[in-house]
Amino acid sequence: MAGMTYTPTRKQPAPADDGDALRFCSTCAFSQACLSEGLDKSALMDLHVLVEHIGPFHEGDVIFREGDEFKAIAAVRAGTVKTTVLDDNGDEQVLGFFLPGEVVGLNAIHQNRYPCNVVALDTVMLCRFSFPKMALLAAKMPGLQAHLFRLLSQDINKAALLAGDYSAEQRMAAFLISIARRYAARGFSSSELLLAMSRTDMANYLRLAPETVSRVLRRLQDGGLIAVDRREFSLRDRPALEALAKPVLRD
Amino acid sequence: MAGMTYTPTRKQPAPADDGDALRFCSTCAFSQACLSEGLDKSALMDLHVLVEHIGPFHEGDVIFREGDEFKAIAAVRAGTVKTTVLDDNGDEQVLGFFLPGEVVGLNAIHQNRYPCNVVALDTVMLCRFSFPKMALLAAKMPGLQAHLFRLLSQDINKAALLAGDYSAEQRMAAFLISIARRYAARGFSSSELLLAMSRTDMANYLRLAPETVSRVLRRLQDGGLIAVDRREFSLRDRPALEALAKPVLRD
DNA sequence: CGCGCATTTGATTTCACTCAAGTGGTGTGG
DNA sequence: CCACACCACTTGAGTGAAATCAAATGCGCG
Repeated sequence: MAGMTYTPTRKQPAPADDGDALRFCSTCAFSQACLSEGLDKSALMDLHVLVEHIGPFHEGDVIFREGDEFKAIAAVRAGTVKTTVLDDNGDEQVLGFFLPGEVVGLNAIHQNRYPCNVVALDTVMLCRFSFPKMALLAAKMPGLQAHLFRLLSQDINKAALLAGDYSAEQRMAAFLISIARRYAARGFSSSELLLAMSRTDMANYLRLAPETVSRVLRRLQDGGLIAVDRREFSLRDRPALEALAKPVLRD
Repeated sequence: MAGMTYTPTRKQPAPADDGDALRFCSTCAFSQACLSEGLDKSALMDLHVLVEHIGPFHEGDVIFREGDEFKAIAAVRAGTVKTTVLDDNGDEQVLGFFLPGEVVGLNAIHQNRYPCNVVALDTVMLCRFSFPKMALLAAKMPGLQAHLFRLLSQDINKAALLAGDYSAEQRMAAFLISIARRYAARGFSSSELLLAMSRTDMANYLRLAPETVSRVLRRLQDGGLIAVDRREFSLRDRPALEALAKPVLRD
């Protein structure tokens, strides 16, 4: 999982030893995202005062719990989390996965409660942002406000993705391509993936039976589109995968 | 479709005859929503300057087109719209329906383009809000900003609804209950529904074949849960429908 | 009245699920 | 170091819900 640690290529400022938020925030995905949108340094200072670095969480740890009062959103710094709900039978339904650099908790704004659990899939480090403070700050920082709007809007579209009625192959291809792209956007390898989630979690997310996931992966492997070894995936025939995924991802 | 015209129970101010935005905005759902969140009168004035009342549109009219530059969101004042995309085969996929009082276009923020078409299902009147101006205003009006955040967050959760793998009956029940609740929230009848969309549109939205929609409606009718006459639906056994829909709607 | 279209009904097929039985890797304890 | 157990995963056989294919019905409108 070493490959998933967030390691920006850009030079980091010399770390201070007083453990203040600023020390880590240069490596914090969310702050970076804001930076890259042209926020000035002093504005970033304001943002940093409401950042809290939390973790490490370990596999199975519940970071936010469904029904809890909404207080904060969080950016994943390292590791992977899943969002889940429990259905009537007590079975877990996986709603999504969040990779380093991605922001979780935005869907809690509406009801002022978290509508789902956020669970660590491996060792996870987070940046926690108090949302009330953030909203206050957003009113003063157009760039931050715009960024939040964009993140929210993006999640609407992301949520609509897995809604279509696609074949198991298409869903799986879309899942792999989506993760590859999201890794690529953060500077990780986009052809060799080390996935943190189990087959069961994948199946659950893709609304397939675990057996079907297994069979689909076999078909894709036999067709030379991917190579799989446990949780290591190689995307061998990217064009073919993209073609399969295209109806799902729409781009 | 008379039943779908937006008719607030609260007394309307005497209409002016100069046709300015204010005249209608007291009946405009979006402004009302803001009002109900405690925005003061002067703030509402600011909001009104960026409102534009557009329409009427007629069945099949495309209000926003996929790929067009994002300039504005819109609140439905009267009538019903659907959001759609075209798949690779040129077939239409229905993403959602928007009833009077609901806001469409928020998912365009992310890419600064509309990710889907917005199409009138019947005679439609809209309030158009310039989004850049609105964002500017939101910075000055915490209540408006909060409202926008909430609307966006709500759409994330709404989009996640139709994602699960539910039976045709469950999906249909959830669809009907959802619409009934949304009508109820606007003060319309929630047991007698006059739906603006065709069976094909419903099927398309629910990811079912039109034939399946037909069969499901028959089963629900034979079971006494609903009565259907063309596009008029009576919800006869609300508890049973709620029970069917519960796993989908989760509440 | 008769055409065109949306909807319904019927017969068959298919894809993914379920049930059931392996396989393989990991970790533990002897 | 090996044997065993546990777990995640894979593979196989049969089932089922919804899709597809095909045809009939019924409503709206000229």
